[in-house]
Amino acid sequence: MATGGTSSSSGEGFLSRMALNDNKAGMEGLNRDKINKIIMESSKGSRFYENELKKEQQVNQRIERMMLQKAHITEQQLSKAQAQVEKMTSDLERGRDLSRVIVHVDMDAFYAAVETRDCPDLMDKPMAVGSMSMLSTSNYHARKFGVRAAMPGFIAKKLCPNLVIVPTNFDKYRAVSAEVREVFADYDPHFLPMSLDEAYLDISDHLEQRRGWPEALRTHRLHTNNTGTARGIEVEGLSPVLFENSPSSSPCLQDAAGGEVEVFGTCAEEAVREMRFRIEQKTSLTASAGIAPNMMLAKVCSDKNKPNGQYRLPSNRQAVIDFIQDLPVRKISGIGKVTEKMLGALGITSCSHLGQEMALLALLFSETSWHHFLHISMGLGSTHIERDGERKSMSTERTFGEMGALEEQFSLCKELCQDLAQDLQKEALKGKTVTLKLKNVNFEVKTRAWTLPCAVATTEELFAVAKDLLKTEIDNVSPQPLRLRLMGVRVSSFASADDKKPLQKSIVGFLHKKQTDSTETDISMSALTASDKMTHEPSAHASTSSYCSTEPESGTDSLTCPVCFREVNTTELTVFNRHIDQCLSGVTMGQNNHTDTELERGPCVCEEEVEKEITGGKREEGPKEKGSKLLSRCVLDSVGLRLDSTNISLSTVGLNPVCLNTCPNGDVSIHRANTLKVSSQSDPHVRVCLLSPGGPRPMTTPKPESRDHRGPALTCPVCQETQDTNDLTLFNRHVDLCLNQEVLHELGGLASVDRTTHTAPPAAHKGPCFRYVLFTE
DNA sequence: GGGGGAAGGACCA
DNA sequence: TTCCTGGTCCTTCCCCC
Repeated sequence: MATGGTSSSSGEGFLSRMALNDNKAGMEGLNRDKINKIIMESSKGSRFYENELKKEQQVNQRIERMMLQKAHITEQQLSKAQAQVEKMTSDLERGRDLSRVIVHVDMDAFYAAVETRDCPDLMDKPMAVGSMSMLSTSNYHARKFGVRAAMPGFIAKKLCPNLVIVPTNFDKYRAVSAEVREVFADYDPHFLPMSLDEAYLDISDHLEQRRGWPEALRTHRLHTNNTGTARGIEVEGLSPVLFENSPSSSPCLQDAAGGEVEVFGTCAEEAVREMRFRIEQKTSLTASAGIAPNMMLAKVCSDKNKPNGQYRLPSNRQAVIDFIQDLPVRKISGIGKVTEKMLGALGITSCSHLGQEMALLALLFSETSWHHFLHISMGLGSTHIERDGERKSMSTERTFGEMGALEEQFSLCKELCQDLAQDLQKEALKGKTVTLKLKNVNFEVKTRAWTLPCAVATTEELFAVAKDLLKTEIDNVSPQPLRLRLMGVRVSSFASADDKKPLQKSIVGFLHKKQTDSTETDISMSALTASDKMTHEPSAHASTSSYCSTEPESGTDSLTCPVCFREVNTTELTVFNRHIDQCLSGVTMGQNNHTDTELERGPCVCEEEVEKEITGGKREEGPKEKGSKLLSRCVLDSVGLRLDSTNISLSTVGLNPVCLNTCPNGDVSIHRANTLKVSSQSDPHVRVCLLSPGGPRPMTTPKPESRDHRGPALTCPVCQETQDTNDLTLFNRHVDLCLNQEVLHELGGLASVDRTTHTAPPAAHKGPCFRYVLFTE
């Protein structure tokens, strides 16, 4: 442990953060120096070690900054902080609740115990569950050698050459855990499981009832094998861990049938002993428990007499204060190696020190942190066990050997999205934020997140975002390969099911001619994926490109141009985009009379002039980089919008954000209430085109002859009905109205207008309504 | 300049 | 040859008021 400042830096010859953590039952009195020497010798020089070294240095720098800050604290500041701490202390003291009886139950060496139960040969051997890469837990024999959970198997083997490593079998542990939970539920139906082997219970109500119970309800039959050890009713076999203070080892009585029975009392200790007895009878596994007035203390107490023991902290203030006094801070749940080291640098190792230095801590740590420390120093913790706390995120990740091939990376990314989509489906969840987690071969972890305007859940939706994030990371290190050892996908910002629905159809959704059900507002990711596929067609990475185009849109052999509304006989994006480029240039310049031959030639010659007109000759450069690439060039319709790096403020031009389509490929989103965020995850050259402004700047009316090749009648892409006009201005107003109706409909049916009758500008249509299309070059 | 949201990262169990 | 997952908190950046 650090004795102050950076004294524990690498100069000592080993990393303190890599040293054995013997803060675990069964690991007292070990030869730490010898064990640490073996750990360091096994680790030194590895990439993992180098990364740990880096992290250690970062923590040391934090400590240095903290000590510097401490040196500048004045007496005046300290006394002010002291007054604040005292006031808060007295407030907290007034609210101290000692009325609840909280129990923390922890199964002893759970996975190892299950494996030993099912294979009694392991009983007397040092064993651990996991692999040569990583161990999940170890039995008490192995702990004597310094072998513990979260230690790589190959290092454990060096500490204990006779160690038996058993692979994990989570299905089995889940089944046993379910049996244990059945017992928990009898004492607190609202118990809070923390993991497969750990739970908090509030047994206050149970104790209330229990007081009136007849002895028969507190009597349980004891099943023993021929060794006299407690044996499970459902499970045949030996108890894997034999301890003298087993809950079943107290004197037994005989029932009428001659079987041994045990009668338990009515107090909290007896109820918990009964619970542990029943768990052992049912599973042949032992549990330890802590009984205290709150969760924080119960957790500490459950560790007190581990394994197969229990400890009760009386529910009175003095007992709590006495208990806390000499307790090392590291014993508190929530204080890990970094916090321990930081507090150690300030000379704080026990909870009583914590209380003494609260004023200093209030000045050096964040409010949340010092409030937490104050609670600990007073022995306060949560007295309410909230079981149904809302889940905030869901993720899946995988570690593997070095992976550098793009194809493999995208394939794995999709697999992860599939797994996650399945998990999301099980809990009927949808989230707006998709996060990609990457760990490279040097153990550096990066997360890249993207928040969408609507919640997503399917494989395609997740992959559409995740693969863009991945591609950005690949591009960032290009031409070097991205050498990964872990990839994960997470979804957060969960929303109600309604959020899944987008505000409005994406214009891309209208591109494909006569898709199955045109009445469904199914923009979001189906459109997104389609667009995404298209925009990535000319990818720099052949493998990416081929991967992304493996799912062609079924039954589509032509696309409808959103500008001239003609069918373009191609599904090739480059050709189709070129066509739209031409159309847009034509519309903006007030002409739309290009020929098909021109369409084949590439970007319109007028493009640069248009750009100059709009941007005043200035090219937008991407000045900053934070998770996404910025636009190096943007062409906007000259309706008064100005590109402000990545954000277009809508309020400044009087736009109504709900009238905007969400971005077809995730590059454009409604960033805030009135800001349109434009950022390219996939290509720095992005063109934003705002079509059909129905507001202050009327769209240039095309010359009559230019309408000819749109045909005599126009079909609305929203309501799919043919309009009795070929006047583009009128037609656009109709479409605008339809889009608005779609929005209103999505917002809760605030208005109902017969779509077919409104070809004239509606009176209720206040302010402009824009649609946009976004294409990458 | 402060409030607040987004994103990234550290930390913890 | 050093896990997996889910959560909280902190910091930084940036927009908006």
